[in-house]
Amino acid sequence: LVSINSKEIAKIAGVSRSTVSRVINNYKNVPEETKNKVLSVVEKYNYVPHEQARMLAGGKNKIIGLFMVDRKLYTVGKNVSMSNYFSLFLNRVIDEANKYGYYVLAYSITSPKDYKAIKQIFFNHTISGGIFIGQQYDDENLNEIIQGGYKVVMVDKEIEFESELVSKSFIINTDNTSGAYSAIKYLIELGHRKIAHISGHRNQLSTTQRIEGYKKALEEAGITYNRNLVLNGNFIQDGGYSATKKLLQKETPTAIFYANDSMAIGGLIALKELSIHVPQEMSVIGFDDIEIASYLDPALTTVKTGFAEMASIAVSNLITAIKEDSSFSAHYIVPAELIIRDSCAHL
Amino acid sequence: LVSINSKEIAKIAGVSRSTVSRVINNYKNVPEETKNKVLSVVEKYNYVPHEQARMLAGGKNKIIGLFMVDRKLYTVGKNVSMSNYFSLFLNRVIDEANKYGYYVLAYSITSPKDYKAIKQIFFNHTISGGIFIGQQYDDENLNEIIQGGYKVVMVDKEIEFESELVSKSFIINTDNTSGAYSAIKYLIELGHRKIAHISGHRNQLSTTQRIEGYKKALEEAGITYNRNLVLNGNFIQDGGYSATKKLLQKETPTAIFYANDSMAIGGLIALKELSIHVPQEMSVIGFDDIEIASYLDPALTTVKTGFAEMASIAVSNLITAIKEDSSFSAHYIVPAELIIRDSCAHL
DNA sequence: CTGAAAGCGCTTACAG
DNA sequence: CTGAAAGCGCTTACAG
Repeated sequence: LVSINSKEIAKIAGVSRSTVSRVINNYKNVPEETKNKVLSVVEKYNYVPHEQARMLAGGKNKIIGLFMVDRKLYTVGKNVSMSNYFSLFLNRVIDEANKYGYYVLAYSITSPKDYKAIKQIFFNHTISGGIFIGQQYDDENLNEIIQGGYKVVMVDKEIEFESELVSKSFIINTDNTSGAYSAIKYLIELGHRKIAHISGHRNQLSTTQRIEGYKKALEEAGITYNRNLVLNGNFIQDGGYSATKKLLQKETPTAIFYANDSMAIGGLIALKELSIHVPQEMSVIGFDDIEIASYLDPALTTVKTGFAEMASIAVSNLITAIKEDSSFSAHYIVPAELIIRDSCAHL
Repeated sequence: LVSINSKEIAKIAGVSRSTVSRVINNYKNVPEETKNKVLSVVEKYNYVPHEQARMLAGGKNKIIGLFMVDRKLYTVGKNVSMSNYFSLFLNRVIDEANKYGYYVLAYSITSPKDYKAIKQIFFNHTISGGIFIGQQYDDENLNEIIQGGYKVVMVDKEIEFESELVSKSFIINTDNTSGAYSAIKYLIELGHRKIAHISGHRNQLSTTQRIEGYKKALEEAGITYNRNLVLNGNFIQDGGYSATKKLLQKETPTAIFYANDSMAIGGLIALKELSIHVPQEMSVIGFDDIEIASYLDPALTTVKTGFAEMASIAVSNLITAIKEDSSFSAHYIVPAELIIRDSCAHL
């Protein structure tokens, strides 16, 4: 596992290491002849410059981190399976990063302790920037990363304009409010007036904004907001299942809007157990448009988040900021789109 | 973005850089007092050693690569979505690597050209080892990586005992043969005798082994192998869809065994279009047990590959080999398990 | 256009 | 137990 170095290449090619370096790095003022001479030796000996050495000598690190909060999908009464909620996002991040010649270090956050390790890999120069998705709260270590001048993109993060951190980072959100609004408006157009909502985690931006959109649509239609029709969920299947059961013990909505598809799946299972037919007796809408949504029975009407687009924006802006070492502060909102399938019916 | 270095820490703590290094690296012969003195300065100034410098000075790289061949899932007549086939595997690889203090560089192979870039990141020391999954053929660059002494794990790769490469790498496979065998045996027990098979890519190990298992079960039951009942597929949904349509133009099987779940999903769509009821008029079995399988209507009976277990084995062996710089050659077969759901019926 | 030299931030024999 | 020095493999002003 010992590879040839630039010193050897220089000797064989009959030039100095400086010249080898200049050829490798495509400097302008190297005559064709010298260039070809060096390149042929490089080729012959399969020489690849040592990345760590290059970085020490002033080069840029070409790795960005993708930090995904692990959202477990507990399959009710069956096995526990890992979430693939972010797989679309991950794939896009990889593709986009590769375009720029960058690589992606994928990390799954399973406990608050992980932030310490993450801080380490920023500070020890393993990565030159990172994207965080699925955060539920502010973490002191993450703050230190941003304060330290490292480039960070956050997806689904509240904008607090007074905060100094916000002015130093890049934030991308789905348009949760208008997404929820369009879902509820659609239900109202179908004749529903008693519409329940199972929400996400309390301390997450997407949760509050989806509730906001829900309220806004009701208000516009002159429907009084009924607190008893809104229950707390947790973005996983189990939560959707139990919240649905709890809801229907006391209330009789004709439609339920779940804050994400995983909970809607749990809800569909609960409804089946209660022999309530979807969509004839209950209309159901989710949020996210995860891959499973279109395979459900009935196929789930849902709100599609612009995950793929968010990934592209995140990566291109992050890498540009890293390359130019430019200041880095912006806020994008990506549209959400209602996807109508078969889980809602006219009242 | 300028961080403090060991020289400064040494000066402030009133020791030499050597001592700082010894403390950081937990050398034995450092008295408590010196240790605490240094550590308090380290703490105070938030000092984190420069990883690239450590590696240049002889340290080990703590990143492994995970290279996944991108298997696109074309949703018949709908949008094209990225595959999340490997998301379970990826998650496990990350978790397992983190346990050892390692990180995962995730890479999606979308074209044969990608192997050149992959070779670069091995040779330039960006990663110290890698796991390949979903390979369809041997690649010259990959061979060079293995010949170069780099540690590589391959999942779903044929063992050719005469090959020198095989003796230098680590191979993990699902027990495809017995998995397919148990699926067909189950169908035969339900009374089926005319069982079709839609296979995977021709040049992939899992394809040939699954066909083998299919044949073996038929043979054991005294059913003559009928070449017309076996059609080539490609592991994606579209292929399952069109192979099913093609198959049923000429043949009248009572059961179809698909080489993976994605193709089975395509098959279910084709059968629905042909108004053939599953499982009453046609029994269907898949392979893989992807997350969607249990959400289909009817829930898909399938063969579960030991993906999670393969990931653990791959990572722990890879990292051990990297750490000990030991020779690295083995062959694991992980059992596959028939998961009975609702897509098969008695004849 | 090109080479000698300094420097990136560590670790680790070596000497004491 | 600890420091001075060499070295890891590059890049990049500097000088010519």
